Amino acid sequence: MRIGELARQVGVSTDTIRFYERSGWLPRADRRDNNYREYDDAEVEHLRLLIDLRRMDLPLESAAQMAGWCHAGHCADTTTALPQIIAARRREVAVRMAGLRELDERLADLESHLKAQPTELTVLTSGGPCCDAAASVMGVAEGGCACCATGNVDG
Amino acid sequence: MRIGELARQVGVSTDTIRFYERSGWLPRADRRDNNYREYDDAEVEHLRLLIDLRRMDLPLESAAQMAGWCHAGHCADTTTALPQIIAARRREVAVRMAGLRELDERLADLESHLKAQPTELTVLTSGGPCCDAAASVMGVAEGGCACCATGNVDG
DNA sequence: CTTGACATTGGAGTTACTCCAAGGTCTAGA
DNA sequence: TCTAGACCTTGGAGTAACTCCAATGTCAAG
Repeated sequence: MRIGELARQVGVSTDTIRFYERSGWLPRADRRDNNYREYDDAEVEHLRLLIDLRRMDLPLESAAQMAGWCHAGHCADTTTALPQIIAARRREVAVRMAGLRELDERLADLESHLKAQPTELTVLTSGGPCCDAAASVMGVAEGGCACCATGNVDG
Repeated sequence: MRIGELARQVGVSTDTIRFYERSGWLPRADRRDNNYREYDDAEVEHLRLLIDLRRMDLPLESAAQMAGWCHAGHCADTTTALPQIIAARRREVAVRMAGLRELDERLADLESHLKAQPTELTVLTSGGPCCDAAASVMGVAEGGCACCATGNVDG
């Protein structure tokens, strides 16, 4: 199987696979006569494991090492370490969720504040009123500003 | 106020502030005779707004432009654009939360599967059993493996 | 006079890709 | 036979948003 097919099977780009090989996270693939990379089923599984571990948000370095060991057939017993790793990962996920929840609360606050007192931004900062031209930056509706033309910083 | 004090006040590193200036996201600061940067209250507020917007996860480029406009005193009317920006941001936050929830579910699945059938990893992948030495990679407890010494890839 | 905290600069490193140019290979169709 | 198009190769640069570093300068206190 060539690199494109492998990429399709595991759901990553060929660039990513080449990057992994180049960086040493995957061993150098066998080559055909024409220098094209050639992969077999074991290598598909190796990459698939690596990608699965990445999807669990392990750092690439750790994921690659674990996948490499599994690929090499070392160690049948996962009972001691992996549960700890997973638990640690879940704790991190919980922290990040809490962070996002807090962000959403701040955004909701600001939203309702703007609804109540449209010209003040004190919830956000003590810096004062802000510019509609921001719309153009954010790719939202243009030209809705009451005090300046979009893109005109002197408005 | 010097850069260290400013950094403390708004809760970022001096490196970050210098990086912002160097990249043009903040204007070049005034200098004392000894070439130290000198900041006044308006500049504190400018940076604070920029950081607040960053904390809402706006891209640095957008945050810097908005903060710059506010700093320059343009536009008293935020009613049209900002609510849309906020709404869009909240939608993104919701998507990311959903992603994290899904990840957590996968981790929980794997966790319970490992509890039930410690030597199989089919929930994670079809690649087969995995290695305890992962513990050393992840910085978790070392030496807990039943089949190989930690750090010994031939185990 | 020394120590220590603070400041300056330019430049490199980080993570995990992603994109690009310039070229080689192979298959199918006119 | 020629050509179009899909695929592959390489090395290198670019991305976001910092973070760290070395080498050096400044300044107040003891």
